[in-house]
Amino acid sequence: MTKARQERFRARRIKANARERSRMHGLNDALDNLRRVMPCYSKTQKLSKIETLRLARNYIWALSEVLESGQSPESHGFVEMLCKGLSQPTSNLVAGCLQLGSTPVLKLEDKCGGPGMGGIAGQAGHPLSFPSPGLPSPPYGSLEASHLLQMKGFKGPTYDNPSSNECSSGTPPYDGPLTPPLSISGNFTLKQEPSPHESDRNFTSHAGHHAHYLSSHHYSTSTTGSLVAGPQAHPLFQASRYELPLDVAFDSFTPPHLVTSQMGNFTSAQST
DNA sequence: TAGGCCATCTGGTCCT
DNA sequence: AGGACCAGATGGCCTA
Repeated sequence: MTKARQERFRARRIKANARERSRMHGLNDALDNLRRVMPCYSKTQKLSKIETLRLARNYIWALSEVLESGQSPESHGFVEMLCKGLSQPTSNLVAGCLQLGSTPVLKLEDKCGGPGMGGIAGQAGHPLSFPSPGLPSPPYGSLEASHLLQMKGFKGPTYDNPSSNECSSGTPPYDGPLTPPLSISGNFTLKQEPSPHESDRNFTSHAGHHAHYLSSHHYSTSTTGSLVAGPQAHPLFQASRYELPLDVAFDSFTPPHLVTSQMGNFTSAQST
């Protein structure tokens, strides 16, 4: 290999590395956006990637159950679905968040870890909390009121999910319904504003970069079009249309939540 | 100190 | 040829 060829190869490798970094940043940005719409988003306690994906899966599953079977989002079945397969710290986070702003009506049985494992029911006065001496004290995070509390008016029959008898601390094979009944196709544009601290992207090896990660990225969105229920959508969503607000600041972004006054009649609600 | 999590680099593969 | 995607390797940071 001649020296010139070596240099070409090196230059190509450097370019490829830069592209790969950029690609991973995009992936991480998408994960951050996902974190923000999770029911326990916290700037101080960031969910790991794997836990974010697990919680997202559970969240979709739980919400689909709310729509399908009328399960109350305040029921313990809902919380159990949310924490299924999550680690104990993440389960604590979810439980702590759900506790905020809502009447502690839940009396969970010891399904997501019993005494000694951080069971929900184990902590007096905190029906949703997992006692865990190893965890930092609350507040674990904040529950965006729009995430779940919008559904407070929707009281379906209490639902006991027969398949949610466990909430293991490991990574069990997922045996719940995998596909939520909702399929929405949309037309969006997302604009990412360059951070004034763009150099913060190079936070590798910077102590505490996790804490600065979210605050150093600023987003804004401009949405066009509307959400339209796709052909594979749940029957309840067929022929539904959700108009999206324009220029929603991503820092205060919450998804267009579906609010129901009665089954089959959905409108969108945007909260900031 | 071990383990978890992460960002980055790297080479391989596939596609245009 | 070059870009996108992927997975393995590596090293840093943090926490129990």
